[in-house]
Amino acid sequence: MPAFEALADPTRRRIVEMLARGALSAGEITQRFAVSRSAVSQHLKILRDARLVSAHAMGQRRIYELDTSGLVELEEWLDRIGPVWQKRLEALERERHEMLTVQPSRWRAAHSEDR
Amino acid sequence: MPAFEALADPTRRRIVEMLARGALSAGEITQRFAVSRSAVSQHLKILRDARLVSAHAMGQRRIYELDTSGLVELEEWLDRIGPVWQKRLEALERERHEMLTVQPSRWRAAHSEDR
DNA sequence: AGTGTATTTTAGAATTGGCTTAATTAAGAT
DNA sequence: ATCTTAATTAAGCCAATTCTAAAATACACT
Repeated sequence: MPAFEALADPTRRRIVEMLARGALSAGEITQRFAVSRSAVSQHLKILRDARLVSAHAMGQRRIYELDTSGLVELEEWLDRIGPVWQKRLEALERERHEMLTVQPSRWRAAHSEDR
Repeated sequence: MPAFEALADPTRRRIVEMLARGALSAGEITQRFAVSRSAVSQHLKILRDARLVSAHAMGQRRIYELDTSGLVELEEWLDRIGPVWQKRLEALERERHEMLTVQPSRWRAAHSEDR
């Protein structure tokens, strides 16, 4: 599951966000960051391996664009977890049921912030 | 964006997948892994901080369940990138247009696998 | 109070991750 | 051919992660 590993880094997330607005060359990407070319290049390699971006040569520069395969992998994982809105409803309903059946004092004790 | 960092680890992803099927105590989660209790406990803390799971005490054990807040954050990020299926269409259409306008030999040269 | 069980926290070692500089590859331009 | 520009790869450094073992905390029971 390389997409999650790739997107764990904030710089790489920003690169993906940038490319979502349109293709850019490696140099153009670098300009928008405070880090060196090689750092960006290394990030791009990780994103390429995760199929989140793809590159093709145009003369001496490499044009990067979004590759949706990695994003699809992400969406599929989320789908496997299940519909989020449904789980939110379930949680609320569970809580409502507890509030109605358990004594308020006990309920607050069981749900007081953990740690 | 702590949800991405949290899900970068495969063990933590598996924990979230497990909890998507139903709540479990910390001990039950540990049993399903090869690592020590404390390792799992540390993972759970990271997942808690990312609001991907929540815990409440039940007697001497802590019951963990999915917390959708973290997942919502993830979905929102994906939405900001834009509809994936639409981008897939765009990419295909771009390619089709190039295939029709550029000479085949040049097209293959520009799109041959990089590196 | 003291004991057992469940879990977390702390401390330390081994691994991984991200950055920089320097060297390398590739494609024009002169 | 040589030089410049664009980008990647290699090597080394420091910071962050992840694990284990040990100590600490929390609850239940007698």
